[in-house]
Amino acid sequence: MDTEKEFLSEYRIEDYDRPSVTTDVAAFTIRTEDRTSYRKNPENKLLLLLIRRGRHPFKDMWALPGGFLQRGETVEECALREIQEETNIRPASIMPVGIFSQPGRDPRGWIISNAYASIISGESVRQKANDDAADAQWFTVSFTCGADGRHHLTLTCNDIRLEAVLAAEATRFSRTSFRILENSGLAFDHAAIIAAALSALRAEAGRFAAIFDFLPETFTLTALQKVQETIMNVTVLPANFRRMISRYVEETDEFVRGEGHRPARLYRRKRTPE
Amino acid sequence: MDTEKEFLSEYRIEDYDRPSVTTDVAAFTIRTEDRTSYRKNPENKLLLLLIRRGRHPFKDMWALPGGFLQRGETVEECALREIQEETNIRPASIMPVGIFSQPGRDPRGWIISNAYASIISGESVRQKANDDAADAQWFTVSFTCGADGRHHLTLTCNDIRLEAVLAAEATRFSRTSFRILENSGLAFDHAAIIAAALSALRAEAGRFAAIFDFLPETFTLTALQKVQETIMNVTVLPANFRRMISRYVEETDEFVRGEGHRPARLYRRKRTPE
DNA sequence: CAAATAGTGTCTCTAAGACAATATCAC
DNA sequence: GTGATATTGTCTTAGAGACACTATTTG
Repeated sequence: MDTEKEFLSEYRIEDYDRPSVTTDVAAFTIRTEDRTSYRKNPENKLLLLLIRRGRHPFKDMWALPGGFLQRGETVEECALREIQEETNIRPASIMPVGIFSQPGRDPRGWIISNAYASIISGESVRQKANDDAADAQWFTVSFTCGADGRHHLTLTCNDIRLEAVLAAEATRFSRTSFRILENSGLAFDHAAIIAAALSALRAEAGRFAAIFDFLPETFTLTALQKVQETIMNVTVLPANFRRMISRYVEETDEFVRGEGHRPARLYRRKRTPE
Repeated sequence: MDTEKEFLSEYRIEDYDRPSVTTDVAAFTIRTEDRTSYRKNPENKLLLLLIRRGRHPFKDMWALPGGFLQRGETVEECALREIQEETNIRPASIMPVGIFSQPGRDPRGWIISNAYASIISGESVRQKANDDAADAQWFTVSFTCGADGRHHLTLTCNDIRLEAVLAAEATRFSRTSFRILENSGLAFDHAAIIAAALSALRAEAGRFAAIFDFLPETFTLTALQKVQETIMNVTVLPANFRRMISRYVEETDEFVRGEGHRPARLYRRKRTPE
């Protein structure tokens, strides 16, 4: 067995023990609530896509869309494919969140999951018909940190309410991981994946990185600000937001008219900041 | 097949096509060069551990330590185990860098790799005997970005010199990924993994997160500053570094004496910043 | 004392936060 | 005009960068 060619011809990958590999995707979007007055700007809500499991294990519980990695595709392509199969929309972007490989996390056996967060523009979601009978639903996200350091994740959709309590694990690096303390209604370790995805999403939004993908190509600065505020769960003064975002956006000549107040200029993302 | 128990008893995980899963670990340490004068402080070098492959594929080329995920361990444990097998040292910390799953990346077949960066305290490396005949060697790292945006990675160890040129891929998020343009001497896609690991390491060092793990429990502020400067490839004024690091460290009562100049106070990392 | 590093004080400048003021539309 | 948002200007303050200066040790 001298040459690489000879080695490879005798190599039997099946001889080795190996796990199944899945991707799970936390797909986020922002829904613009109906305006309460003709001239008032609408409110935003952060939404997460969940699937009601029709099969064992965790039958009838809610889970992140995901599936097994197929031969010939990368893990990113697998994540994109899963979202597209579920929503018929191709996400604007996809971001790795972590690898979940704790033995016993899946009762079917040795299965590790590559978790991703993805962002779907609110425009796209609005365009597709959203039949309520389907097993896929968009849940409103609430994710807060209590005084005791315990994080509370609440997902609501009409009458359905899923709750989980998590502890942030001490990591020596900037990414945070979470341990599930309480969990109701979410399958597998998906509560921990969702918490990690939200944490990563907030970190990105803080650097003005992920927020553009929630909006169409052109947008008003107020809309962009609302996106960031919705994700980060904070409020900023418009004057300061405009100053901070200015290096990431560029003007267009378009304006939004007919809103009952001064028309807002449309901006687009600048290709090269600075 | 009504209950979950029944479902699981009939589930055959072997029926499904699945990849082999490996971890590859970029293990970094910092070596303190011998001082040129009795009173001058020593210089630092960033080192990366590479293994000369004794077997196909990529026989005789240099590669990151790594290996196949074993049943019953998490991916993190696998990465820690691989480093420990190779160096006999358990890293202070380990950080996910990315998943490399491009079809064809491994000629043996469908093999995906979870890449990690890990930091090994320079103290530990110094303590262990480093037999030069071994297949594992610490390479000096140089990673710079040219004016054309092409990144140059150079790894040197005595007479061995490995070089690669990479392009930073446009990601919509803060983590950067790299595409290999030229490569000499590095196995698989490890040049891209190393570049991604260095990029992640620099991002962490910029937030004062990863630098402590290169040093022993207590350290001088100058040593800490040199670590950061070595990783980030920049220099800062001592006064400013001290101000910025002050919230992350706390004083001890110990001093380093006998250095031919004013003794330096030893500090330790503060558990809770702020 | 000379050489070298350890450590402090402070000036400047930039950027973030707060807030006031003006602009512009639909009704 | 009224109510709402859009947009700009500026005062204040916190923090980063630059630099001067003092402190302390060994040979």
